[in-house]
Amino acid sequence: MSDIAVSTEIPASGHTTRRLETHRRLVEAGTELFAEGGLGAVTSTAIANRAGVATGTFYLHFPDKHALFEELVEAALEEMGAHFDPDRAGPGSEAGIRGDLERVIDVAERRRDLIRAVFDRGEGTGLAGRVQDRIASRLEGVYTRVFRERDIGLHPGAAAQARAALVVRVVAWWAEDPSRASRDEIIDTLLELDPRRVRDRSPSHA
Amino acid sequence: MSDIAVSTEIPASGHTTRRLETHRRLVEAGTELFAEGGLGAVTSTAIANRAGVATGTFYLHFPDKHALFEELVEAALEEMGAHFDPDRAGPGSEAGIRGDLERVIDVAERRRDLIRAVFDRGEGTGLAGRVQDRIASRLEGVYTRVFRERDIGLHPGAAAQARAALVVRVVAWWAEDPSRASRDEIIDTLLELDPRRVRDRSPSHA
Amino acid sequence: MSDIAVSTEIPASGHTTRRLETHRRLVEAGTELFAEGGLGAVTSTAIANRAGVATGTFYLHFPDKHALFEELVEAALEEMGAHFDPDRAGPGSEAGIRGDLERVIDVAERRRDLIRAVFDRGEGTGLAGRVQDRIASRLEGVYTRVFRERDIGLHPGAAAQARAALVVRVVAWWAEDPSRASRDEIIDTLLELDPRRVRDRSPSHA
Amino acid sequence: MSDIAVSTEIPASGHTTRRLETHRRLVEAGTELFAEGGLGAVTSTAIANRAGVATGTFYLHFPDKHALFEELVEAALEEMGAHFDPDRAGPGSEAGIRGDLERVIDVAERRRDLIRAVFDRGEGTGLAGRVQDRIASRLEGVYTRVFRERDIGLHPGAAAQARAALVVRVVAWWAEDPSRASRDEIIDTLLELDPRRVRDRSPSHA
DNA sequence: AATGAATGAGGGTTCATTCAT
DNA sequence: TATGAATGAACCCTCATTCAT
Repeated sequence: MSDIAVSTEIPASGHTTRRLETHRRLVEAGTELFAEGGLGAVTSTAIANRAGVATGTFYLHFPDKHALFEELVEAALEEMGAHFDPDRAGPGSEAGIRGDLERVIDVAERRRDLIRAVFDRGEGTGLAGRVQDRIASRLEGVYTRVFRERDIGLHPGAAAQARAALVVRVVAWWAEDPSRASRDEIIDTLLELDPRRVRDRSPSHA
Repeated sequence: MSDIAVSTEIPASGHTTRRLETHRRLVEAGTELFAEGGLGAVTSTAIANRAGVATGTFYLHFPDKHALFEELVEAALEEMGAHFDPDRAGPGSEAGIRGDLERVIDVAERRRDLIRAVFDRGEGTGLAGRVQDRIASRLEGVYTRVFRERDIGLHPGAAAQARAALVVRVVAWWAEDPSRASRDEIIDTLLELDPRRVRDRSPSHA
Repeated sequence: MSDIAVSTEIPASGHTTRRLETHRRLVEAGTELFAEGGLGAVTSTAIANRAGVATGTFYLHFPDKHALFEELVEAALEEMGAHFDPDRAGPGSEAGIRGDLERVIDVAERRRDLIRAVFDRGEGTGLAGRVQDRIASRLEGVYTRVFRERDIGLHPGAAAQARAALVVRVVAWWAEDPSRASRDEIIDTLLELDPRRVRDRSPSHA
Repeated sequence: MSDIAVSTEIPASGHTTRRLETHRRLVEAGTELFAEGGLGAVTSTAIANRAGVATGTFYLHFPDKHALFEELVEAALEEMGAHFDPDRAGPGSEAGIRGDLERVIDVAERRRDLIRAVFDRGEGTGLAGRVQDRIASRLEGVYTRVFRERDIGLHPGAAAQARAALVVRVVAWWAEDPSRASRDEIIDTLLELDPRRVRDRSPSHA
């Protein structure tokens, strides 16, 4: 995100550099504060102060408070969601799913603040819901196809909702306090609960 | 006061009757409004107005806005959570789990408003989180035992979080719009995704 | 409350008796609560509850909250002020003044609650001020005459204000915690500070 | 921020100037309104409006309504109390006491609004009480010593309460309407009533 | 681009008082 | 006469947002 700045080799006018730095600090401050309290508990002045700028400066960078949180959603999706790409995991081979989960957990470890800001509960903001929805809608397409191919008797929409909620919750729960379980336990648990693995036991069910 | 009067043993006096009726209307109004927007989006005045009483009346029945939502949490747990009793489902026989899910779905059908009020996402409220936590903590005890007995390689805490989030989310998603799936599809899907069924396929994993 | 009914022997109609008793209890409750907090801190409901009656009953006895406090003022004047009668003390003989002070102190001992309710400070109500004003205006007449007769060079109005404030304050201060000084010390101190005794030293001043 | 700028040592920046002016106006408005009604009778909105600013502005300058009145107490003590310094008056020579009273009266003439705001009675505020208590506690120390030295038979605590109440009341009474008495009459009256002068007549009393 | 004082609508809450029972 | 639930105006205070500097 900021590595791009380096590439503005020539026109990185002082203005531009300063503006980007201020913007980065505001996003960072918002992430931290939002992780501490919910949207309702964080004021724009508090964010500005934490970022070391004046209140009015906040509004030079975001049209309003919600816009900052939109950015957090996008960041969360970019960081976590992007890696949680069901298509890449293909038909759901264990290796494919595991690789996906590894990447998700990597993000959760690196960006605990962001995870907590977006997915933690108290008050809430609807951001978690929106991220979950986007994840679920991507999953639904995959599940529809996979369940048909393998004759798995689950409802794709319901399974997608379940999977999105489950992964987000477990990752958020673990990010709150990583000492709760080892990284591998989390990955194994999430892997076993993948709906695409249900097929394995289908015979007995049918 | 009524020393001489007939001494109506159960003083369903006008006062008492009126009070109970008002209380009921406030809870109902709160449930509706909370289903529409989150805690932060609902004002005590709005609740009172929807209930057809004056603002001040709200405070004769609840010390503050949170208290009403506490009541909703308790109601949700009583209605949904109570039926979602992992102990009764015992070791997780298909019949036991299915029976439990039937009861949960029954509640979701009867109390769609309450489910939406507590579990839907817009703005969020933290109520869903608290209900989930209570469900998860009940599940964790059961899972710890069951996973040990059956040598299932899941983390009980993580699995409990996953299960609570998954069930709540699917039920809420379905309650939003029951035409999304049939009642049986929901139950089957939730049944297949129960962590206690993972054992069935464990051999291949170990 | 209902035992009275039985005793309604003849004309002290149950109504009258009961009404007077309720009235008395409201005044008592008001005195107590007002002594604990200021007018602003006491609600009409609190007074009614302390008196053991319903909120509405308060308004059957007093047109509004102020009226109760008016009654306290009158009571305070009747009890304290009435005894603090400068005319009876005559020209201000030591014996006369001392007798007056004895009576004031007697009231302060018997009605500590009332004294505290009316004269204590926190928040205040203006009641103390009004009592003081009445006392001062009675004193002013006496002082005007006495100062002229004895050629005392004090301003009668100012001296009356001073005397009223001084006596009220010392009595209230002592009533707050009677262990602060003995009864005699209070009386002696108040006696010595009586403006009518100033004449004694006038020569040196002139 | 201003790292490069001229670094205006004393940043009487527009912001600072404006802030101080607003603060001054709020204090002034508070003083006026408080003089008209008591703490309970004055709303933060009324103060803000009288000062010509919006309600919210009040809270940028004071954490709450009480804080403004704290400032008035301090101002009153600084202006009136500071001059009413019993220690400087030493053993209570006529000249010493008179000098002190002169200064107190000077303040009363210059700051009639403040005096009325703090010491007048309507509704009351407890501020007068607190100022009186501080004055009384300073006096008590002096009186304890002086009464012992001169063998004056007054209770120091009671006399201190009496003196504080008396001076405050007479000054407030006079400030309400200075035409009530001449400045000299007030001073003479207060001088004659000083407890430290009682000794003069002690012989006759003993 | 940054500042930060000011704005003012709006929310939570209280409580004196009313009135149907 | 007593009751007590209900009323609703009014208050305190917050904070997203604006704007003159």
